Amino acid sequence: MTAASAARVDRAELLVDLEREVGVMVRRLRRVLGERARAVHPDLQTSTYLLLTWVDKHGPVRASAVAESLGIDKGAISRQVQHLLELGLLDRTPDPDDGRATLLSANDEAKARLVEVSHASRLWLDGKLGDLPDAEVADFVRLLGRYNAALDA
Amino acid sequence: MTAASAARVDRAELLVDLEREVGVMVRRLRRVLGERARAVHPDLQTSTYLLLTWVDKHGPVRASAVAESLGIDKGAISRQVQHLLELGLLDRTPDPDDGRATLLSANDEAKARLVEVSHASRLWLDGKLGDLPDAEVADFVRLLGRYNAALDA
DNA sequence: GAATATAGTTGCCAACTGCAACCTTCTAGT
DNA sequence: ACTAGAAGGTTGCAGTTGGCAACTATATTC
Repeated sequence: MTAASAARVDRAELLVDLEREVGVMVRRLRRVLGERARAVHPDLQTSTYLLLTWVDKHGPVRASAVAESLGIDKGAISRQVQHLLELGLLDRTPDPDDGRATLLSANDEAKARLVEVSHASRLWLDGKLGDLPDAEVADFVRLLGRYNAALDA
Repeated sequence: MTAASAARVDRAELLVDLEREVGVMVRRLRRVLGERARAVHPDLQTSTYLLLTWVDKHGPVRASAVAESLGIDKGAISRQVQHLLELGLLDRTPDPDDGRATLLSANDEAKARLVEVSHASRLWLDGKLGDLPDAEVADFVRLLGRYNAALDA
């Protein structure tokens, strides 16, 4: 086996390991994200919470843009938006540029609760990752973004 | 604001970013992992595929150990094991040390298909992450494992 | 040997999302 | 201006998934 082919094998194994770790992550996250969601609001579902954090970060956005970014069906977004409206955590205004569309944004109540919960979750996660330097966490976030971009297409 | 408190703020923001990227990952992965699952077997569901990859890696394991490792209910594991047995992708033998337990392992058919699919998915993902050096991918896998360990407790 | 704990199965139910049909509004081509 | 088709969003339907609890069978503990 040449050095080049050995390197290819190693990279293939790396990618298999990557997928398996990611699979574990998906399943363990269900529980953790559910706890976060309930901390923001007792009746807030996990997926709806993820939608809210996305909208909070990306300012006023169309529902269809969110659906495309997150890679899920627009019907699912529509229901979750209704859920957030019922809970009073979302602002929805008509898009001035397009009569069909509406713009979604997290309202003040939602922003306040998210800040509160992020503080608590930071304490929790920091307790688990406390020995991981900031630089490594930053690397992790960067690589996650890179991986997410790869998943997008 | 002191330098120390500024560093804390930065780390808090890092962890918020981390959670949001992870949330995006969860949603995008649903589709990608589903495609992988169907590549292994047309009737293989996404979650069952993740179970199979775990069992393949961790050799003969008890169902209860899998449930604990992956952080999901043992009832869910039970159904997915039945599904894998019906598809002929799993070996199940009584645990010689415990009459209540059974040991699960991926059979030869499953291993062969997983290798085949991992080769194809390696080509796909490599096309997306091709410019990411092996060292960075290895770092990513390591940090994922670290994060998963944090989620475990 | 009785009480308790653990491995696994099953029924029930809530959450999530893909698909498709539908309505409304916008855009393009004529 | 008119029409055809595209795009934003809502809703009904169905399939997947996992939590919870009750149950059987086997192990362990006292």
